[in-house]
Amino acid sequence: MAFQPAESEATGAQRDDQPGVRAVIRSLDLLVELSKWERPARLSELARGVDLHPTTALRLLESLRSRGFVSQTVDRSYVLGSRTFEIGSAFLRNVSIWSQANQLAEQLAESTGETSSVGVLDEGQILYIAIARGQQDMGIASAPGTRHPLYCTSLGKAIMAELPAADVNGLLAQDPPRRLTPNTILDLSSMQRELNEVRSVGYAVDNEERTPGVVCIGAVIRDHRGVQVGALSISGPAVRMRENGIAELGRLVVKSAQAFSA
Amino acid sequence: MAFQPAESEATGAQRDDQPGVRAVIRSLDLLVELSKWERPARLSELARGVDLHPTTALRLLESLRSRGFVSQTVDRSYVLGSRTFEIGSAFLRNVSIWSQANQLAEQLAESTGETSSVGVLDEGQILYIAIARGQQDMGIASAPGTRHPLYCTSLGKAIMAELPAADVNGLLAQDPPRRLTPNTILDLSSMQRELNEVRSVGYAVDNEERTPGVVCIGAVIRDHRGVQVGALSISGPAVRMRENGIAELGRLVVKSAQAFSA
DNA sequence: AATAGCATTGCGTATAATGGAACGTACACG
DNA sequence: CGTGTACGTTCCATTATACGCAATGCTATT
Repeated sequence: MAFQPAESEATGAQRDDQPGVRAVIRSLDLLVELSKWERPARLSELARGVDLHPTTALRLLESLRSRGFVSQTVDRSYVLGSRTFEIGSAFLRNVSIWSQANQLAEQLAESTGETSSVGVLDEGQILYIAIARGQQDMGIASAPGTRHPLYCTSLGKAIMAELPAADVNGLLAQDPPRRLTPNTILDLSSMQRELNEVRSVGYAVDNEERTPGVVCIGAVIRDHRGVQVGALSISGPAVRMRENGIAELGRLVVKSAQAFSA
Repeated sequence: MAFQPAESEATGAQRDDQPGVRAVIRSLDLLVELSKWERPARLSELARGVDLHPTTALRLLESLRSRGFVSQTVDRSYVLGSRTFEIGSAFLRNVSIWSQANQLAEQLAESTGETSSVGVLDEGQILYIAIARGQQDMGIASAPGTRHPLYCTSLGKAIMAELPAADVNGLLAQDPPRRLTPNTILDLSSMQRELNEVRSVGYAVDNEERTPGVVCIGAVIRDHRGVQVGALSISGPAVRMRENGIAELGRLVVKSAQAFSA
């Protein structure tokens, strides 16, 4: 059995013209893979997940472990290490609205009884940085640190309404809309019309466009200079939100958002 | 043995035979280094910080950037990328008490008016996972994601009081006490006496042992089975804390901590 | 007892990460 | 206005180094 040319994955050329150092990228992929697991993951599971030889995965994970980015349970399964939290928290400190984001969400959650979220525009998506559960929690709120597309969230639409049409097109092209519910807005002209509506009323509505039965209302928040720095929303069951009056709630959200600027 | 006992230290040839893949470890060091910067860091600054050739640092940072762990400002300075927050948040989800930690801290902050913190034992230190500022904020509260030693925090002492003496010794040896204030507890026997006191009253007091003028009161929190899962504390200026009565406040902290178990 | 799957170690090889040198640029200073 | 410095970046030769195979010991499963 002489050495054969590399297996090449049956499909032939794998695009390894990616920028950077292979070992580093692989280790980061392992970290991302691990972050998706709800339970501790075994070496072989992770290795399979990112398509690496167990030996390679082992050494990369050892490297991650030596710096606290992963740690091992007694049965040698892997979990995220606390260093990830430490550094993730450092990221938050760079986000201008971080220190007030939680307070803001909590106030709105209290005054409306619905779950309230604060998010920022990040790499063409909404990144949630604060969530406050309302009295009547549905348990379907996104957690901080998760992302959602712009086109199907009230936060995303509120932010896009602030931007020039060209930028909006660019953002949507970057993350092309997919039909998530019957109400999802898919085409560009519909979105532009929707954004006109947002601009005229001052808040954005996600009318069951991402999750059936869930309605969200969002508005942008600005710093003291009036520069947009993120967005604020409430989320609740469609029926209850409509009972309480979308316009009514919208005014509440806008009021909270405006109070923030001070 | 015929050979000299002096092993490997004579020439110091082994500088960093650390386990793992060098490029990965270097990139993680870069990430940690970057997380320490309050402002965007330049390539050369980071390279110097971790003692790397700029060329090498550049490629490692490119790798980190390709996966969203760092990003660049318009002037090409580096900042942490949002992926770090995403993964750091995933870590929190594995912490059993995370979902209730914020609520818990807020309730205690509201009922006492002082800043309240929740932390867990992690790698021989206290890792703060939730902070709620009280009415009368001093602005010196640690942020979530930061660490502090066990021996000089009320959280640490409350947790150590739960552990066998041998474990305590091990933990303290792992992170040997340093004099941070005149009150810092340095020697083991004093600490054991202190922990006895903690056990008898049910809460721990940091009596200006970490920061002059700051007093903290902490107690462990348990899950429904009675297993220790973290600790809860309040922090405030020494004078005010003493005015309000340490014992009084201690009872409040313990009450909140116990209410948590339900 | 036998098998299967797993984590881990050692090792030779070829890859791939490394750092020197050089280039372009921006800015500071004389 | 020219000179000098510090920086980011590209290119390239070199060899250090990360890789994957094969073999080992382990645990769980049949």
